[in-house]
Amino acid sequence: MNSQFKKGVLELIVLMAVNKKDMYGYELVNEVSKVVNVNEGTIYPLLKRLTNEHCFETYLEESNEGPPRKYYRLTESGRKKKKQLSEEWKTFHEQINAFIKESEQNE
Amino acid sequence: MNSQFKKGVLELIVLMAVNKKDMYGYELVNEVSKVVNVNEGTIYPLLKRLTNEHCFETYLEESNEGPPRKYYRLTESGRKKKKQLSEEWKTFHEQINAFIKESEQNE
DNA sequence: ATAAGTACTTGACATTGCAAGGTACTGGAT
DNA sequence: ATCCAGTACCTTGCAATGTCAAGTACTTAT
Repeated sequence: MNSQFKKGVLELIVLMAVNKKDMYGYELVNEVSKVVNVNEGTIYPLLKRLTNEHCFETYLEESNEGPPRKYYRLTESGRKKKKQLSEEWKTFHEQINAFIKESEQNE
Repeated sequence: MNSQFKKGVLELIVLMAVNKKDMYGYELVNEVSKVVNVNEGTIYPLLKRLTNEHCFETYLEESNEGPPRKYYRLTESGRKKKKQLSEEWKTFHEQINAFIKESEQNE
């Protein structure tokens, strides 16, 4: 899969996933991987960045299957960002598709 | 506009544009900018890269409005790349949209 | 004890878009 | 004649962000 497509979209995917319910990093890696293949080295820095931008609040919870889990919860600011990105994505992908369709007509 | 969305897609857009008809760099900047805002510093290196990958052949033609234009023509290899990228984009954006749709259900 | 699964973190690296600058040709305004 | 705007090309340095690889540490089963 073209790894470049992911850039920028991953942020939206992660915001969307945490919007459904609070999640911890490792869980997100698995959840997001169902859609686009990612690894930890991508997700953890992304979570850190979004937390610094106040899109997430975090809290720890013990686990009986390993070390404690750091959960991420969407803030109001995060919800705004999610909405904004989601709209940007919508217009973006529609424009791309229109261009592709147009280009494919003469084939 | 989120510049990260562009990553990887620009390559497809450019291949699509040249597929319609042979084009020169400056023309491509204007053509592609109708869809996603780009500037020369993005397009020229991209054209060079794709030419090195044998996706394009080039030829010069004089212009009476300025310096000679370097035209890009899609090769067989370029057509393959275009097709491949186009299919990747299709499955990619459909997966993303499905994920977004699913995430938006509980709102 | 050892290994495997869970969970988080970080540093070096590659890709790729952008801003800014440089070269050079043409035609019209000063 | 000179200058500027538009056309056309190219390159350098930078910023953003994904990947790979390694490291830490806890839990459970062998």
